[in-house]
Amino acid sequence: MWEKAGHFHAEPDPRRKPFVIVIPPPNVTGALHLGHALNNTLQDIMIRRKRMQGFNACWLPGTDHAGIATQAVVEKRLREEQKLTRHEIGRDGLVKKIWEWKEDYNARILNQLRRMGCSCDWERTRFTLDEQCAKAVYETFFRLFKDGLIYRGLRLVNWDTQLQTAVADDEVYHETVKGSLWHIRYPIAGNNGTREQGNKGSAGILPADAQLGRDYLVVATTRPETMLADTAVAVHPDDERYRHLIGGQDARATYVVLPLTGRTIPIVADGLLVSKEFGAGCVKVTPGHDPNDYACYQRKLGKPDEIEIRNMMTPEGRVHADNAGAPETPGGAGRYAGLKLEEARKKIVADLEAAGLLEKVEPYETQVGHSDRSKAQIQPFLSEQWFVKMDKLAERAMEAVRDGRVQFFPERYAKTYLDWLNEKRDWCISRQLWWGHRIPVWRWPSEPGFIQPGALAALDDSISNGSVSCNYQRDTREYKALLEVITGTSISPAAIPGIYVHQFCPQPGFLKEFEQIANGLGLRQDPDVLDTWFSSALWPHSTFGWPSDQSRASDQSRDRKGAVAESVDAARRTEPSNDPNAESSPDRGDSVSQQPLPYGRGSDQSGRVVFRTRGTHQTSETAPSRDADLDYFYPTSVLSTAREIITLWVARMVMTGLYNVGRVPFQHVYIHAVIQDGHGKRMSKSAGNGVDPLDIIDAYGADALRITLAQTATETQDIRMPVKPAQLPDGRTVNTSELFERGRNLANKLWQAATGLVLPSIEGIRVGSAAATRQSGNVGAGGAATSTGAAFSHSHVPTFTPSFHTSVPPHELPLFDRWIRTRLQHCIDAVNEHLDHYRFAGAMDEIRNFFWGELCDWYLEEIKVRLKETDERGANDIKIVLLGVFDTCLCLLHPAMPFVTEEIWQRIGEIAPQHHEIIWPDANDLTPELRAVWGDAPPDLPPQLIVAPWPERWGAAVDELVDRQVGDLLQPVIRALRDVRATVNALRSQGKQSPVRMLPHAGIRAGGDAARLLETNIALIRRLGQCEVIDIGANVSKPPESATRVLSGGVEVYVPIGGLADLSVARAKLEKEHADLAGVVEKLRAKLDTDFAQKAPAAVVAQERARLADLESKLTTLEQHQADLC
RNA sequence: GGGCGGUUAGCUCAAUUGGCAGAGCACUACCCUUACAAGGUAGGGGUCACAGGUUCGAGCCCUGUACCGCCCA
Repeated sequence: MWEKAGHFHAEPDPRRKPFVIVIPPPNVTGALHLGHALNNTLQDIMIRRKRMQGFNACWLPGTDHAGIATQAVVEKRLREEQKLTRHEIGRDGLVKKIWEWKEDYNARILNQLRRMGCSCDWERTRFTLDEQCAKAVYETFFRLFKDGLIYRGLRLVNWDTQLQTAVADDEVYHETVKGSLWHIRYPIAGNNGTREQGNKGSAGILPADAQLGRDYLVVATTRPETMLADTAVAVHPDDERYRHLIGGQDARATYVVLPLTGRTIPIVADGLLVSKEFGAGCVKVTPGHDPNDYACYQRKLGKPDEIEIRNMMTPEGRVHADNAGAPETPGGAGRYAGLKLEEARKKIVADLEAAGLLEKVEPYETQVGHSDRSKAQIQPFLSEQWFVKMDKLAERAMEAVRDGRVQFFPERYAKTYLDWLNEKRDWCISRQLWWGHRIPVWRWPSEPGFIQPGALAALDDSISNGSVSCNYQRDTREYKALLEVITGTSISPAAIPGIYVHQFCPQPGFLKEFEQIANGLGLRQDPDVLDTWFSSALWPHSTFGWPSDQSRASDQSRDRKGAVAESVDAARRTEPSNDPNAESSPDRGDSVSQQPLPYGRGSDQSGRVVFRTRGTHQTSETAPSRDADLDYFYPTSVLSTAREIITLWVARMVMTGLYNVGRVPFQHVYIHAVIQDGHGKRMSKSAGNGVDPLDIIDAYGADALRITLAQTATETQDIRMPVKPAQLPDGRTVNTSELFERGRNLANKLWQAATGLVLPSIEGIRVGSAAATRQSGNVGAGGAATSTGAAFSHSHVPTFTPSFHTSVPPHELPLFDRWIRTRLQHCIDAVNEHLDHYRFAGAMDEIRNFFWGELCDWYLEEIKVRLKETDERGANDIKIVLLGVFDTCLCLLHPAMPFVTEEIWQRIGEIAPQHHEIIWPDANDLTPELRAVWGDAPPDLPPQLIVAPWPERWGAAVDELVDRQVGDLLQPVIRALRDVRATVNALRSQGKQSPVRMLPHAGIRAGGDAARLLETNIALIRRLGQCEVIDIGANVSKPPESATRVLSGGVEVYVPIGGLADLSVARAKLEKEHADLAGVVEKLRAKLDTDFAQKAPAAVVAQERARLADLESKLTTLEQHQADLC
């Protein structure tokens, strides 16, 4: 209904301010969980509120291809169902299968969002692999590449030997595994002079080894098989035991012989890697297979004690042939080659033991990394990866948060963001996968083949005109290391400068042509794909059309474009615009161009071709330039997400936004809490404690789901939600939580109040129409300037006054009408204050307390009788107030509970077509945003609540005196009577007596204004207090055998209960009250007796004194009553 | 190892600037009173994790301890 009316869709409209959110795209790996439901509920609350406030609200939905996660689930299914590996099915075949999976889950996810009521701009739905996003990815890659910010290098990565890909740190989970600690002896070989003769054994032992008393070092390891790739042994520089082995300033390092391989490796000092206290204080260094050792290797790069790096393992997780054991070692070459690591370990341990080199074995527990996707043990692996240089990008992104262009809510998360960016660790963007954007770089093959005539010239042309960017490997050190790893031999640095590798990266627009050229030259495209975060980093701008033709035209590379391209561009730019807003036409009325109307009715008539990509990746439509979209909707307003991806995603969006567009991607970042189960554990499907939002909708309804989640959204980091299985009406048993009953109860209460009481009560209501408003000149034509004082000059006008609707001005209305309107303004204020600061739970509490605790419990009760007893005009005034207040509640609740509120709103519309005006009695209170949409007065009835104006404080309705009269006097008196009756009935029930419905009689001692107020409202007090006869006055005396309640301000309530219940109850009650009160009074006296009276602010002291005086008089009265009863 | 958060009623959580510790659920009693039993009315329930400190005054600020959780290495 909402969507059909076009309220979800937004088009650029210069007259209105945009409010924009891009959805954090959920993975197409699986369906949405409760965390998604929370996040999307909060986003929808923001979007719906801003839409009602008159903003041009756009919430862009979409999904993420989630490279490794999705490929992993599809591969797993392939294995299980068809017993096929990805290599058997091939790259194209696998990608096709993943697309099928994506279509399925994409639809499922979008459907979930719809069922939750998310008011997304579905026409703009995006997928990170669709054409538009791909264009942005390749454009960004090209720019970074050209600017020298992308490079290829060797890096130790987390390697999943099953999926055969590098996985990100966050895709690794750690488990404690019981293993062993092997202590291995590495024979000392002597100093450098003996290096070449390592096999001479003890001949090289230095005299200093007498200090050790032995000719070997002992290293301890949990992974003995990695010793095959050891390139050093490290000790602590301050360790006296080994200082002599690492040499002084001029002495050269000593070496050890690496058992089983015969290689000699140096002993080096590293204070970071080695702890003097742990084990023997010696650590084997395997830079190619251990992150800490790799760090050691890097620290020593370029230093005199530089060490080697060797790759230990093949991609399949087997021992690399180069490390299989040196030929000169007994046992021979290839002894361990090709063995799986576990098998190699057994064999190596056995061999060491046989050689007498195994000192001891201890049981030991270690943390072992496992792949989140395949559950395989993670191996460190030395491989070539693509990186983005972070230093400058990170610096700019940090600046954006420091200077406030990007703000975090809650604030503390800015620290997470800044701390992480400050490390400026280069970003590894390559993944050895098939599902994703393939890296757009081509390289020469190792052995060049046939080259097509002319291809080389074409390549040169494209390079010189900027269509292709190229570079070569500059870092000879890295390249040397690479060659050494590949060839297994040592390479002289002198041999490097002559070698370089060209890498070619074409502009996205030139991709097709370049493939031709590349084929002609035998160039090979890099097989890897980009990290998913690379494309999601572009999400806020790629989804709004970046890069458009125009944004690229402004790039310097355009200078080289040919004449044809140039003229095409020019033609495109001067094309007559279809945008109706381009022409500024002051006459709204007769314009044929159909401007978008305030309620969005015209939004899809703007003549734009809608760029649809949902549901298919083979989009062949050509999109028109969407520059207008980017200009208008970017930067977006708020990003709402979970804290765990502040670093992975938020930081990267800021970096790429600044780099590509020059502006930050969003102004505010809201970080929501993580939902855990009742034990503080993360929810997950495999743990069986997950809750499916659709199940909650089935059990409690979408509104209940939403408002319950909103009510939990406080500023804490975690929300605990006790999970328990429950049976749905359809018989399924699913996980739910009792917390959702709270939301369901509220939805139910709202529905009952609306259909049972409010709707019947407002039958026959008469409301001044919008037309009357304009004609009257009070507000419409005259505008703000004339309406201020004139507003009250209408009370004699026979028809309803346009600006206030009731027959008398607000301050002349009956007590409870003024009271509920006053309370309402407090509520509106509080709700807006909370929502402006992203305190969703606080806002929901305020609405609930007002609606339930004040509107339902008091006002609705109060008007039940008054409505019947007043004359027609008075009754209509009540209806106006009632409907206005209730309407405002619907507005305030709508963002959180859209379905039930809209349904009720529609029903109200049938009874009172102009009802929406009632919540805007005074156009002076319109916000600038609403004024921009509405003009100076509400126009015709909005057909739907979703676009009704959002409530703001109406100052003229506030009456603080009435607030006190009701809150401090009427309500306490009624509560006192109810309390007595409840006490009496409790006692009668024990004595098997029937309950008393109405108290027969009560007296209220009060004087002056209080007495007058009570007297005026005596009927109400009798009805709500359930009491037949009430005497009020300063001289009312206490009847014998009375229950007594002493209120503030000297007011006392007496209820004779002699014939109703045992007096001892009244006595006990009094005693308890007296004891409590005496305690408080005592504390307060003591407090005022201390320095408090001198040092605390005067206002506070005065307040406390007044309180004490009141309590003391209460106490005296109570004591009197006690005496009376005895 | 570094950082962040939490510890308040049986449970889930609030408490604006330091100034009378609250809500929902659960519990107890009474009530199917003409919107609502998914409800109404009333009620019970707290050493604000612990130990110090600052202050006239601390759930809140400072220091330390314990436990729980998360993030990053």
